[in-house]
Amino acid sequence: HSADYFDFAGCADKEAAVKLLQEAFDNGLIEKVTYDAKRALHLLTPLGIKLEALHDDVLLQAYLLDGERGNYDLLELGCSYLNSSLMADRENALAQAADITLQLCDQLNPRMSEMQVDKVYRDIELPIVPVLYDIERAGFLVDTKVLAELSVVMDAEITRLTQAIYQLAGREFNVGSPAQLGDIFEELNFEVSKRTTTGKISTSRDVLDELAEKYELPRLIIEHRELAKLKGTYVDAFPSLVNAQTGRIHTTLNQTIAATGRLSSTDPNLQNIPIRTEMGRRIRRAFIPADGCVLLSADYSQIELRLLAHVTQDPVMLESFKHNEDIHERTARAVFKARTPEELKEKRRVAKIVNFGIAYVIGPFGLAQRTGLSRHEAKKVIEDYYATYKGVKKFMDELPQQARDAGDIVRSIYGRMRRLPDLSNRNGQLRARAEREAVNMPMQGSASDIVKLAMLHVDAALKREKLHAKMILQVHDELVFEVPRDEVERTGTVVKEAMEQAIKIDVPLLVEIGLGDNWMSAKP
DNA sequence: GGGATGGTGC
DNA sequence: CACCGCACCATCCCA
Repeated sequence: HSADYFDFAGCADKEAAVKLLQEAFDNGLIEKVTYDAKRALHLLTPLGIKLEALHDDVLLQAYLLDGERGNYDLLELGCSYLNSSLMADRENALAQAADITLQLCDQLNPRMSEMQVDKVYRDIELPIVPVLYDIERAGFLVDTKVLAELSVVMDAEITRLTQAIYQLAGREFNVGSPAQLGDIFEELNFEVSKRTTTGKISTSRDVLDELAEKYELPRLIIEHRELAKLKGTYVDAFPSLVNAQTGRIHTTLNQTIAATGRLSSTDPNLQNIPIRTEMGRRIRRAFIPADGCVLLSADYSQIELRLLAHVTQDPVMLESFKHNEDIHERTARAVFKARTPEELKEKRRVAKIVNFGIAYVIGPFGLAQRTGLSRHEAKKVIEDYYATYKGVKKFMDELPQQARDAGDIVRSIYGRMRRLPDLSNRNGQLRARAEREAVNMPMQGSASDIVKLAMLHVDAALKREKLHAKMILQVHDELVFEVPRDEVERTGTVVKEAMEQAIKIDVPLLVEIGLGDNWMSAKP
C-alpha cells in the first residue's frame, strides 16, 4: 500500500475539492479506516460529506484492547504495536498518519479477536460513534437568563457569608484557601486532628461536618463552599460555552477515557450537573428544550443492582427484582428485620446506602461514615447483608481469583475487558484496590454496555418510527431527549420499550420516563 | 504548568 | 491503620 495526503486548506477551488473528497467518502464500496471517526464526522459533515462504510477506528480498537493506557496518540500506538521504529515525519506527517492508521488496523483486528473484544467493538463501540456525534452536534439549550439571575443571587449570598466568616474568624482571609482556613482553625484553637498527606490541617467536608457540631464558622464555610463551587463551576462558566451559531451548549462525549466503558463528558462536563441541593436544582432548571419541544428523561431504575443480581445469580435478589419489589425495602426487611413502618423508614435508609455501597465493596469504615453507625454496627450490618444475599457474598469472594485465573482480566457481560495486573501485585493495598475494581467492573462495565446498546436501539427505533426526537445527552444510566410536543406520547413509548429490551438478562430492566419544561422537572 | 485539595455527578 | 467504584473541574499555590 501507499499513503498520500490532500492539502485541503491550500486548495484554491474549494468546491471542486469537496466534490473530490465526497466521491471517496460517500462511496459505500470503499472501506474506511480512521483514527477517531467522531472527529472525522465533525470535520466532514459540515462540508456536506457523508462518511460511508466506516470499517474500523483504530482509536477505539486501542481503547478496547487496553482501556487504561492514558495515551492514544497515533505515534505512541505505532510504537507499541508496529515493529518499525517510528520517527515523527515532519514533512509528511499527514501521509505518515494515514499509513500508520492502516498498519495499526491490520495489527489490532486479529488481537481483538484473540482477546474477544471484537463483539463489543462491532456491536457497540463502532456503531455508536455516529450517535455520539449526533448528540454532540445537537447540543443542549440553556436559559442564560436564568443563570445570570442565579449568579446575582449567589454572589449576594457568598458576600454575606464571607463577611460573617470574617467576623467569626476575627480577621479577613481567603476563604477559598484550605491552607489559610487551616491557619484560622489553629488561631481559634479548634481541635483539629486530621491532616492531609502533606501534613497540613485538613479542611475537607467531613472535618467541617465534625466541627460544625460545635462551631458556627465551619457551618458557614460549608455553605460558602457549596455556593462558590456551583457558581464557579456551572453558573458563571456556562454562558461562555454557549455556541454562537447554535445558541446551545455542545459537550464532548469521550469514548476512550473510562476504564469501565463509561462515557465521559468534557467542555463542559454535563454529566455532573448538580441535583442534590436546592441551589443545584435551580441550575438544572436552566437546561431547557427548544420552542415547541419538551425534555424527556429516561432513567434505568437501579441498573447496577439489577446487574449485581444477574451476575451473582443471588436467588433472593433475583427473586426480588423479578417481582418488581422495592429492593431497598426488601433489604430493610430481610437483612435488618424491619417490621413496623417507623423501623422500615430508618432501616430502608441504611439498606439503600449498603445496596449502593456494595458495588464498590464497601467496608465497615466506609459504611459507618455514610450511615452514622459505629464501625462495630457497620461491620455487623455487612455480615447480616452477606448472610441474606449469599450469592453476592460468594461472588465477591470468588471473582478476584477467577480474574487472576483469566490472566488478571475481568469482563462485562458483553465481553468488554478490563486488565487489572495489580490483582497479582504483592503489595496488599494495591491488590485490594484491584480486587475492588474487579468486583465493580461487572456492574459498572455491564451497565455501560447496556446503556450504549440502548442508545443504538433508541436511535434506530426513532428513525424507524419517523419520530423527530433528538437524543441530547447520556448520563450513565439516563438518556435525555428533546421531543416535539405533538410526538411526546409516542416517543415515550418507543424510548421506554427500546431501553427496556436493550438486552435480555435474568432480571427485568425497568425504565422510568419523565417529561418537563426543564431538566429538573423532567427527572422521573 | 502541575500537584494538592476539595467537590459535583452516577 | 486504612478511604469505596468511575469520571471532570475549580481554586490555591509553589515551581
